[in-house]
Amino acid sequence: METDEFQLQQFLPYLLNQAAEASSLEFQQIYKDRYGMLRTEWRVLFHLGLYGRLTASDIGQRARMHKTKISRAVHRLTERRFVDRTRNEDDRRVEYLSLTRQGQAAYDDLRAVARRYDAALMDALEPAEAEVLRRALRKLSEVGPGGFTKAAGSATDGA
Amino acid sequence: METDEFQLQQFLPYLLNQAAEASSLEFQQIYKDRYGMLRTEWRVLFHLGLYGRLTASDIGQRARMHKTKISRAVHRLTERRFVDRTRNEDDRRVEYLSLTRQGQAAYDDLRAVARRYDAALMDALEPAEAEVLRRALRKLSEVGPGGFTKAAGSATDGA
DNA sequence: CTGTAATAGTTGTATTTGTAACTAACAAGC
DNA sequence: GCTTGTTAGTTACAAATACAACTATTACAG
Repeated sequence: METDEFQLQQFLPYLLNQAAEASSLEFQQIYKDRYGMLRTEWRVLFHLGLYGRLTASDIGQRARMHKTKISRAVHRLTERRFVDRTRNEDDRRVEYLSLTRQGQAAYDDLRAVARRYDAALMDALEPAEAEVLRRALRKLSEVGPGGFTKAAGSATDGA
Repeated sequence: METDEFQLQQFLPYLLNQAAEASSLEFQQIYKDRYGMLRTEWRVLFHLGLYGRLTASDIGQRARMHKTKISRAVHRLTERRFVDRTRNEDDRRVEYLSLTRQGQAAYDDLRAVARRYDAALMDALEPAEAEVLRRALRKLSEVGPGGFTKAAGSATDGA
């Protein structure tokens, strides 16, 4: 009984990070090369492409991104004419974001790439496996502000 | 018949990143608070704790980290007396890294935390689901320099 | 022995990110 | 009308990261 065994390759946060990094690398290369986008920008673009007109806060909630990340991503996307901002005249704090024609074109292109890319990744997996994987990942994404720290005992014992 | 549906919540790289981020957050907080470590430093510490004496290149290969990241992580870990370096006198380019007593204590502590943390994450999943998840993640981690774009180039250093 | 290439690891610098403090607009309470 | 508080979004500055160029050492071809 290997009770005291610990394997890094079994540790979920590590595994997840490795898999995320490996499986994002080539896609990242594509949106970077074609449109000079960063990860945050790609995410904002996709949210606007998928859900239409949104405010920065909307995107923040949906994508779990900090507002400063979004602010900067939107700034760059606006500069490069992928995104339009319109102030809400009823509440002038709020700005609505939407894709320009150019932004829509980039989104359409990258969405197609993403679909193929996803399919290619799936080729490494059994269909059933992929299904379980997605469900599990969705569950884990929600663990977020979870209750581990409360359950963790001794803070500074020198074990 | 192209169902033109694309769901961000189905896109593996996105899902993986979300899950990785969410599931790493609290653990990150712990090694940061207790030992002032960064992610790279935690990884180096664990590699040394698990596999004993290694060179920086060894760690780079195993953890798929760039050598500059390792160099800086090792520098900080040495400064804080978690790691010892010994030059190989047969090949003076090489330095062997190993944990100090203090480093070993930190590793022991964090390994125990990691074990509990992993268990807590697993509570969100069915046992069978967890098994499939790990297998799938390991497969995806190896997709790495994969064949989606034929002109992959040398993204990381390696053999 | 040279001179050239390869390997281990480090350092410099430009980007990117994280955190906190900030401005602007609205919303109440009094 | 003025505080006080809240929300939307931006900016400033400190960290962290990526990428390229660098030093030091070994390998090896002639």
